[in-house]
Amino acid sequence: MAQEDVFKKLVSHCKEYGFVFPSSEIYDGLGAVYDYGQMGVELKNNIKKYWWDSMVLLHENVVGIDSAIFMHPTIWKASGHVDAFNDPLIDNKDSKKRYRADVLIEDHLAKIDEKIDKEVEKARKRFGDSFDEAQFRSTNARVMEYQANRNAIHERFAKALNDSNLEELRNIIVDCEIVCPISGTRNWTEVRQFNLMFATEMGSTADGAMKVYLRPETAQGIFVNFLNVQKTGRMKIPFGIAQIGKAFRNEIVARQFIFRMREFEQMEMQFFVRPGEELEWFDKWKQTRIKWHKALGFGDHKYRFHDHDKLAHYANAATDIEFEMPFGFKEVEGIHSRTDFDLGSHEQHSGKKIQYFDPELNKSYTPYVIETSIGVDRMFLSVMAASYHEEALEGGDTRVVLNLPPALAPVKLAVLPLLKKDGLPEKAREIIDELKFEFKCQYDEKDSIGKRYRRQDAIGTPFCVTIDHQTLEDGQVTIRHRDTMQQERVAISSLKEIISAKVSLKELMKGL
RNA sequence: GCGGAAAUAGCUCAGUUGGUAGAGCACGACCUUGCCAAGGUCGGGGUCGCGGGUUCGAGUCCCGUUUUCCGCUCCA
Repeated sequence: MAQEDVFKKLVSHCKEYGFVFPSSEIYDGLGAVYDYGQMGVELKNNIKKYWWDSMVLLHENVVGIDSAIFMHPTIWKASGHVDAFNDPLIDNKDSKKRYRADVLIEDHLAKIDEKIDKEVEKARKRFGDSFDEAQFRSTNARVMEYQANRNAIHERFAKALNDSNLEELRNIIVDCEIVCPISGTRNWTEVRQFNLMFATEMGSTADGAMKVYLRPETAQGIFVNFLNVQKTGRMKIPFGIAQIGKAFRNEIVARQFIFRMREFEQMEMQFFVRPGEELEWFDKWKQTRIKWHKALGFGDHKYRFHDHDKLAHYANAATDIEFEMPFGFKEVEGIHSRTDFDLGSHEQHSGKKIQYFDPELNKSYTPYVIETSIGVDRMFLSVMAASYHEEALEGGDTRVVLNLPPALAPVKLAVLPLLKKDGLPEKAREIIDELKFEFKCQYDEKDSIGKRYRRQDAIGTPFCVTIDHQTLEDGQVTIRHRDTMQQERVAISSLKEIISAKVSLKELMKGL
């Protein structure tokens, strides 16, 4: 089956069995927003718990917080989002391609630099060892003309960016005769600003209102609480702060189901270390995180690292953990060495000293940060994609089964009376009443037993037990395993132990 | 945001040159049923994505719009 078909089926399956619904569906939906259904929320909560416990339970130097979605607007200035998330975009009307206006101009400047370098190289060959590059650059007529031109453009460009003057950006593109690399024409639209942050107003009266943003990432909530947590928790470097929460980005194009949504959830852990030790910790967390993914048992070949060549403004090392989705390897988690950019920038913008006194070194410094940041929704999608199977059975039948890691399965146990009479339903209820404090259980008496098994397979329930007449006599039930479809006869009194052993998070985490 | 395609019951779809909206599965009730999806009977459910227009009459033709999919574009 083609990969796209698998993806389509997965999306249908998510809707049909109550994992993910399009938002506001009865009003025709809302673009790139989705709701999690009765099964989806359980799976998602289990994923979050797996992450949270691996961070906060397994590491005594990692603690959690839950910061507000609204934050002081200056935070986004300090983080660089106000600048970086406001891309000026321009379209070429002939090729229908869209470009970042500032990137077009930067490329043009780079081309001028290349021309100058060429002239310099030519001269270097001509003059040999006696060549004085600095002198050549300041005297050669052609080079000087290029350089003057470049400086003029650069000055206009810097000013236009600083003033957010979109018209001037377009003028520069026109004046420099920049052409579209595809169509080769200069038929440009206006430059338009796309703000990727959602804004709203805080304060109920219009004139007293302050413009605030819905956070585009959860990380800043950790940075601005660095001192609070470090001091009240008496944390010693190295230590980490973990957080799970919603973030919002006004994506220009949001597609591919829950892979790229406008409202999404992140699980982030910022780990604070001594300057100079960050790359060591970066490697350590890379290994820790990939292990966490691989522990799910979907197969190691489905994961790979993708190191960034081009680093963001705050990073000195960055890698993605990519997962093989039905539409190719895609980023699920990012691990970044963010240096002291964030804490330093907040110190600067807030005017508060944000440093750590290291008793061993007997000095203060701004800690460096290693960030691990994972998209809950992407993780959810990867788990669904890896678990979804259409299995051919003996006899020509097929079954759709979600081979979810038992610890993540929304429902752990289905209790099924073989017949809905003779006291079998009552016995089933009795078992559920006993076990419902331990696991999410489901009762089903409708349709044939085979059909009920398939329904549980479709939502990934690892265990089904059936109650028959003999159960009433000997206190034993048939337990059926999802993956192998094998059945065995066990005592009701042993169910709790058998199932716990497989569905507890400890099973997943003990190798971490 | 651009180009192309699609939208009919919870799901998959049919619906003829325009003439009162259908099937299978699913769902509910009752019966039947001793372990891997298909038994019987009865029943509930759709103003055909939405808004206009043409027409005596529109699921069907035309225009607009929304959403989804595919490609482009963008992406910390």
